[in-house]
Amino acid sequence: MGESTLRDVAELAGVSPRTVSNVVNGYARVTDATRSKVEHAIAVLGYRPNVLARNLATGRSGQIVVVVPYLDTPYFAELLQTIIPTARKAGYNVLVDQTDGDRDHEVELIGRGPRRFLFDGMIISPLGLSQEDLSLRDPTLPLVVLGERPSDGTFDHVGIDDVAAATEAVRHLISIGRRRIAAIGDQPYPTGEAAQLRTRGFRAAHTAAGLPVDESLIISTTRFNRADGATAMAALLDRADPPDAVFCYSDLVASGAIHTALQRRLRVPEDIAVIGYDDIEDGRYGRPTISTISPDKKAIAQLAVERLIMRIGSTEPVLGVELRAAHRLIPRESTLRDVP
Amino acid sequence: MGESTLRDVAELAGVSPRTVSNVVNGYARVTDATRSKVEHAIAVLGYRPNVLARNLATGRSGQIVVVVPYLDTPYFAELLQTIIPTARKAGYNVLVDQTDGDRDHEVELIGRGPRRFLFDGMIISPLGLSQEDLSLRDPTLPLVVLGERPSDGTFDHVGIDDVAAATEAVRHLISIGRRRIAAIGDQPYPTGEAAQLRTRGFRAAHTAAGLPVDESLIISTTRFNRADGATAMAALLDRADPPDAVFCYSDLVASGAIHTALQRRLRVPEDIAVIGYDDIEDGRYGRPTISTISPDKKAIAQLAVERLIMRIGSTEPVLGVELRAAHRLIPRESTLRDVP
DNA sequence: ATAGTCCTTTGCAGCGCTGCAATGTAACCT
DNA sequence: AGGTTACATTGCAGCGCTGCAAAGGACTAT
Repeated sequence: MGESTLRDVAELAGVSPRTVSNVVNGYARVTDATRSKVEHAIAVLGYRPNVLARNLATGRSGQIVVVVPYLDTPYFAELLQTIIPTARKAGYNVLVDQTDGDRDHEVELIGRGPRRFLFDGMIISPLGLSQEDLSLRDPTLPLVVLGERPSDGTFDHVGIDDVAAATEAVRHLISIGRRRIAAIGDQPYPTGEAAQLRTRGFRAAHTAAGLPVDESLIISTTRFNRADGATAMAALLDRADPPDAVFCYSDLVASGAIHTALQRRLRVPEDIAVIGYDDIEDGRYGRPTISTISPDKKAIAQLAVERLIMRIGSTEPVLGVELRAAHRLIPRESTLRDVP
Repeated sequence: MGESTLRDVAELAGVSPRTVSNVVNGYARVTDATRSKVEHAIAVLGYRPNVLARNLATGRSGQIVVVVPYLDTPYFAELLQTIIPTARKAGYNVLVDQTDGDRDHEVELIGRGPRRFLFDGMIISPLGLSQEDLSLRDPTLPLVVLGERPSDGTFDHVGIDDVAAATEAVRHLISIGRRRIAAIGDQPYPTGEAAQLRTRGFRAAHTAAGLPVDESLIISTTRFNRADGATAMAALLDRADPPDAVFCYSDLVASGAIHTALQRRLRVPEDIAVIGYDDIEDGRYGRPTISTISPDKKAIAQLAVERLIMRIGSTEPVLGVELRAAHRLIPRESTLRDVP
């Protein structure tokens, strides 16, 4: 009573193994009589196709891998929550990998190692990869990149319009009367493009409003987490001339920043307004709730998966494309005292 | 310039394919001379072993799957963060699946479907599975179960001592002078064992302190999320005789509960103390910070992976075992006004 | 010198499936 | 009736690797 094979089913049904394969794969041109004979045999034997054998024969694994820097970052967890069912619906299993933002790890994953055979395509949110690193990749790997890493034309890129979104966030702070606005999260080095786009939006909003930018209010951080936000906020508040508002490059940063402000008995938003980015669930439940830029995460996840699967299915090279999902500003208590 | 195979390497190195295989797999009895010839050929051809072919030949996939109800629940995300690298170190890739707590989905995963071939073992945190469902599973599937689902002897179970932990949490509330203590998160139905253990601890602490249990203060919820916590807290506060403390069955529930309390201008912990469960990162940054039961998540993850891999490697059936990780009480601001 | 021992290397067969192209058969046309 | 078309079904070969057991070669002991 071991596992039965295609051949066993064929024998019992009195057809060739190839016909069984046709039935199993839903090949259209099988007569109903044959089909039901085969299906009956399948049921009797409890047959299930051996995916491993199919993989070898077809050269495909039916798996895609999603690579994120940190799994415990709610933003990525929320993305995965849509990516996985979307991929499943299309018949793909999802492998998950975590790089800790480590460049070498990321390079290894996109390179031509043996693991390449395990997935038909990859969705990656790179942190440590430089633009050149990306072109070092296995050229046969269908790739969709999340976050900010302009495409070199051989892969797709899905994200929101970061400059516009950042501009809106800062414009919102200006609109509620703030004039000394800080930014937490800049990353002024080659792999920090995503952060730099937000900084660009930060400047653009100032320019549009005719306000000067105080460069010393732009604080760099290595990551986008709570601890970074808490530390940066402490530095800002230690100044003789602290800001009256802060634009944080993620909701986690905002959460850490607010934590520090409240610890110092400051009122948010009265003494200092804070806006974040990502719209993670925590931000809706904290005290105060966190105003934020809400990217359409479902759209991002679905676009990424669909596009990747299209790439996998295509025989000729597909031109790399920039896909923009929508975003919107959601004001909450951290910038407006009373929100519905 | 396609992919080269074991055979190509063998030809170039002037040895048999089997020898190349031996080198690639680190088989000990290969002379240094042969080994270096082969390694050179591998380098020249840029050969990488085809994992798909290896999988078919060995009948193993080298993958394990981790099945959780919700990926965006920080507790699971934090677990995965340890599970993945631990498995990777042992040479396994990790597939992730999400069930939304849906029983049918869970049953399908542990059953004998074709996907079975894709993983050598499974770590599952079931929500909808009843005890009988668990025995319906594919008996050849090495299985480790997280959360509370006593083993039937054919799989392992990793968790903390929930009754003891819950007892400690409630004892802590009693120790700070609270007498009307509510519980949010009971699940008084067959699949709610995990919750019921906490309820048992809740009662035990009362008994030990010689306090009566007000049954009407035990609130059931279907999930353990923020929304549930917020709703349940609202119901408690609407009572004529609201509680002075609440034991929440997860930190998310606590977060939602605190949110509701603060909205109603109550002070936490002065007016109502709250303690959670899980020790997720949010709880350390909210306002107030959330007192909690902190399970040793790293230990849970590592135990689960190690045990699973042991099971996979073993030829004879392994007796199911209950593995207990440590936990500890962490008092924070939601129960003590001033914490270091 | 011959037999025995040990260790490296090899050949064979097959894991279970699918791609391809061909076979056989039934239905159609003139 | 003969020839053609259409389509269900099949056979072959092979995806690239490993398990097994045996072959071959070097070396030791007598």
